[in-house]
Amino acid sequence: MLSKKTQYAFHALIHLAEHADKGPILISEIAQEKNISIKFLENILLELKNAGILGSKKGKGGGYYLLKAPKEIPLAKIIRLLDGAIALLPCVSLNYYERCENCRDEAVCGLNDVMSKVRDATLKILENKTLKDILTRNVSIL
Amino acid sequence: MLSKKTQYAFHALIHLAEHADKGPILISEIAQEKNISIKFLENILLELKNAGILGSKKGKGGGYYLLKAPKEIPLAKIIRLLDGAIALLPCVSLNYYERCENCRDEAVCGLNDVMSKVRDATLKILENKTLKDILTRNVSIL
DNA sequence: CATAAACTCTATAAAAAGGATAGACTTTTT
DNA sequence: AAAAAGTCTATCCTTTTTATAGAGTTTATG
Repeated sequence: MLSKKTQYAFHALIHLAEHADKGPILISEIAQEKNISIKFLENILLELKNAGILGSKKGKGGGYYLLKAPKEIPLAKIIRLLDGAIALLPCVSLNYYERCENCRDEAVCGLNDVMSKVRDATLKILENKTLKDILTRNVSIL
Repeated sequence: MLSKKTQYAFHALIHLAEHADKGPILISEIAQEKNISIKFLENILLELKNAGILGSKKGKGGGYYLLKAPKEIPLAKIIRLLDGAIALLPCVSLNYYERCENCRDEAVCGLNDVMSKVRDATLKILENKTLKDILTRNVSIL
């Protein structure tokens, strides 16, 4: 299950993409529209900014905005950023690998084998689907 | 990511299946072999017993044993039992569904749509692969 | 039938994660 | 200069996860 943080991030990114034509968007607008605690959302948007996905403008008329086109933002990237590993086991994670401490040899572990297949099936979707693919409205510009 | 509980459960079940010919297996034997805290493992095996997957025998010469053939135990069942939902979002879970509180209409939510696909791809593997498929040794009997 | 072996059950506690809040600070516009 | 708005750090509370302790119950067996 994805953490609340990642779930909120997706909803916020969707809102930002669907209103990209309106310039910087207020955190408070997103929070209200998507029913998310404003302060918690603040932290999340900040993380997305530090990761180079969002930009922000301070002062009056400020807010957050996408730095990239939605089609350039794979869903897997957002999950890894906020949640870490996508795989079900540390020993089959591509980006957050950890050695298995409960089995003798990962190379012949049947569990490792099956979970690798799950990982591949999941990544095939999450690495190819982007923010653009989950937008509700048609955003012709991006 | 699967919880430690589920990870340990898989390793314990593998051990039980691979030594099914030896009668009841001691908790302590599994704990030592798989490098798991004995008391924590105790709780896990008890849950598996209460779910009808394992049987136990008390007293001297006692221990735990499988109640079903490994090929009758889908991996998805174990995960759902100990971890709950397999899906990445509550709103796409088949067994632990919860309404989405951040979007207006799940029926037209792009996130819901993609995550349903991830769920289906994952379940296609986890519901068809069984304990038998992750055994390291050949257990001809079962 | 006493004893030791082994699972059962309940309670507790430590650690980590998740979720939320507060408030001072900085930047920008007007 | 003042107001608007985002930035940043620190803290706090709750829940979940992981782990441990110990008393209780059952059973084999000598």
